[in-house]
Amino acid sequence: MAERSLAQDDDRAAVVVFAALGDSTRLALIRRLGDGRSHPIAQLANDLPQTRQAITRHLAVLEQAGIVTGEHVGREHRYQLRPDGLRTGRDYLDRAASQWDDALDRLRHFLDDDPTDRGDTQ
Amino acid sequence: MAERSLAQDDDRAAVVVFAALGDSTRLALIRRLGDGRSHPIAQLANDLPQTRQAITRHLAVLEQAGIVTGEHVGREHRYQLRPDGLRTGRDYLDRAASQWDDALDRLRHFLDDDPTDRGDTQ
DNA sequence: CTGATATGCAACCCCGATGTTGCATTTAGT
DNA sequence: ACTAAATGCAACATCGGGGTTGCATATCAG
Repeated sequence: MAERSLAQDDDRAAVVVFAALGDSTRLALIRRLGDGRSHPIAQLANDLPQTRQAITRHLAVLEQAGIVTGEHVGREHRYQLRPDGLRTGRDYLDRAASQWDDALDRLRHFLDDDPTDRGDTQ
Repeated sequence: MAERSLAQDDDRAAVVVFAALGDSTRLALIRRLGDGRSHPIAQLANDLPQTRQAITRHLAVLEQAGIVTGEHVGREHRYQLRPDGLRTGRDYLDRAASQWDDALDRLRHFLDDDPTDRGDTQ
């Protein structure tokens, strides 16, 4: 109901999240962290082909996007998924989808007398 | 119910979609196409700072990701949003979110006697 | 046919993302 | 104190994304 359509402001945060998700290594990390527990970097790096330092950067990207949080405990740096870390992305997609579903409905409604083969306009 | 947890296969398609969404210009295009109608390239390029050729490539990326479809009509190439183009991304995020919500619940359930300050394990 | 419009294609930049190696540093264990 | 483990930091290489320019090609309007 209070669902205003997408504006340029919404893009800023969404871009960061989607960019963070747009990498197979990072998706693998997310999947690896899907158990809800926290894991040290070295452990996460063991399952993946890249170096530990590479994984460190990927985790930094994910943290920057708000998808993951890291905390230093002892000599190790443990990372963990943030419960609502994907909220931003989900909301964006939901709103985008409903926005143009509405638009399509409006169009269909507007020219629902002679259904020619094309749905284009402008 | 029949919601199996995320596997490596799921990542393949998702990466393409998220990578496509991880760019402000492309999000702007998506927003611009949010009216549900089809627009020629030149028209889309008018609203944006980049060159027409740049926009052409962005549209190709979006099309590759299944978010947009293009059709040649006369001398112009019109692009349009695909109604279920964001389905892949939404499903992925939904499943990922619910997956580790469950995991967190299971953890909370497992050690719900002595709530020490940390929720970490392993 | 002629000129303007709308694209496609290809060659080039440029810079940041991704990945590596090497070394310094902090912390745990004995 | 000494050694091994877990990281952090910095320098470097490379590759692809994003952008541009220039030119060829269709297509529409007169």
